[in-house]
Amino acid sequence: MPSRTTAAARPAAPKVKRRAAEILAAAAKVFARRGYYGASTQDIADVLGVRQASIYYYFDSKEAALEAVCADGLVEYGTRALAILRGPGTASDKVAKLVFHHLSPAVERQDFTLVFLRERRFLPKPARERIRALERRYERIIQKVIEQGMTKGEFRADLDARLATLALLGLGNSAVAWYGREPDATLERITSNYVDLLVRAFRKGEAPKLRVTH
Amino acid sequence: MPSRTTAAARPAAPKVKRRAAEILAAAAKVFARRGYYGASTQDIADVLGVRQASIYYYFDSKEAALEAVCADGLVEYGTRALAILRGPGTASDKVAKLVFHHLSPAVERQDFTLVFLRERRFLPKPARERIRALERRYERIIQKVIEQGMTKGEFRADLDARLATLALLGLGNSAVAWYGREPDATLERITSNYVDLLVRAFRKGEAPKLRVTH
DNA sequence: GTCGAATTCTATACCATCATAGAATCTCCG
DNA sequence: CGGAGATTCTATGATGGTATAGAATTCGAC
Repeated sequence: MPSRTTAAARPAAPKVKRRAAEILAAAAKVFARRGYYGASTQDIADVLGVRQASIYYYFDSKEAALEAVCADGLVEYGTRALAILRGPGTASDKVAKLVFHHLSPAVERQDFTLVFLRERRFLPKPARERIRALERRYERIIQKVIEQGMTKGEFRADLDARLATLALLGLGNSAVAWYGREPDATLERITSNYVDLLVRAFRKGEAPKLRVTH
Repeated sequence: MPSRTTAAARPAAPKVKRRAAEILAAAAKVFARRGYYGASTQDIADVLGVRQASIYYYFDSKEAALEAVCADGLVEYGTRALAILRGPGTASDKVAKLVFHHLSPAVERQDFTLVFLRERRFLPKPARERIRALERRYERIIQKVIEQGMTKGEFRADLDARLATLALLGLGNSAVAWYGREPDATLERITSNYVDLLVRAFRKGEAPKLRVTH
């Protein structure tokens, strides 16, 4: 019966969402360039060519816009990582896939990524915890891939899985921060290079044994 | 002739500087917690227990305070790195020293480091360039250590020295960001762990050969 | 073309913040 | 003590920013 209305609602929804996505992208862009507190709702409106107050049709507050930017696309990181964890391949293969599927979307939507990395701490506690939960899930999956590699004997047994996870993420996220300003560093080069570094660091092999406490 | 005045100025200077250092530390603390734009001069004054306007006796502007925080202790990074580059030891030893002498002061003065890492981009261009020059110097020295290791045959010849430098810094700086929130991650553990990862990644050894483009 | 919903606009209340000017206080040496 | 320099205070101007209310406009379906 409601074939007409639902059919009509179909093209309507994408339109609404498309505009909302534009607002979100504008907010991400401005937050990324000037920082959350450094950016005004006026700045966002300028990007869109609308009046400052018009922004409030889409967001209840500036904070809500920040949460939306931070959360946008975040679940997908966990989803992709889970598929990699459960999928086929050696632990090294999986680390390579993890890095690729981290960097690729991160630099493709650099504004969102940078806002997430640098501005999420300004969210009010409830929102911050919602975001943090998604992060934790992602981190745990990465850690499991590493632990899997250790169990299988592919990665060193003396590896600290937690620190290794943070290293992988730290490496990837730092690249997002300078991506675009390092002339010759293409996504492909960065990915293959960092995968190489990480896999060599994780795999079995002779230990360096260095003590440097001053 | 001015023996009296200079002698009198001697104990006076440290006093002035001590107070100035306190103001600076307060600014660093507040900028680190709330971000440059999120922090008000009132916030800084609150930390010190003085009135908001009193801050301006020490700084011409909020921006000047930011530059002071960012620049504080920055030259020393280059100085220490240069001593390591020119000093004795294998390239691996030097990488270990570099990491230690990066992380140690960075976490000891975490507020300053975090402000430098996250807020320096908000500096006006001239100040930003002054800071950037010191950074570049530091980065180049690190890169030379890595190149030295490659030339000596200790590190892989196919290493990308620039990306390796950015990896070392990215790894170290990311640790500063979460340092204090990872319960068991002491400075020593992080240092030895990350040195280990980096040296294994840089040293000669069999190549993994992984292709992951989807 | 008309209706209703979606979208944007005008106008404004309200508050926080940076910075300056000049007065007041503190410190400490002679 | 007295005075000079250092330090902090009071008071205030000017600006810019968030958010709300309600009017005006656009748009798509019929």
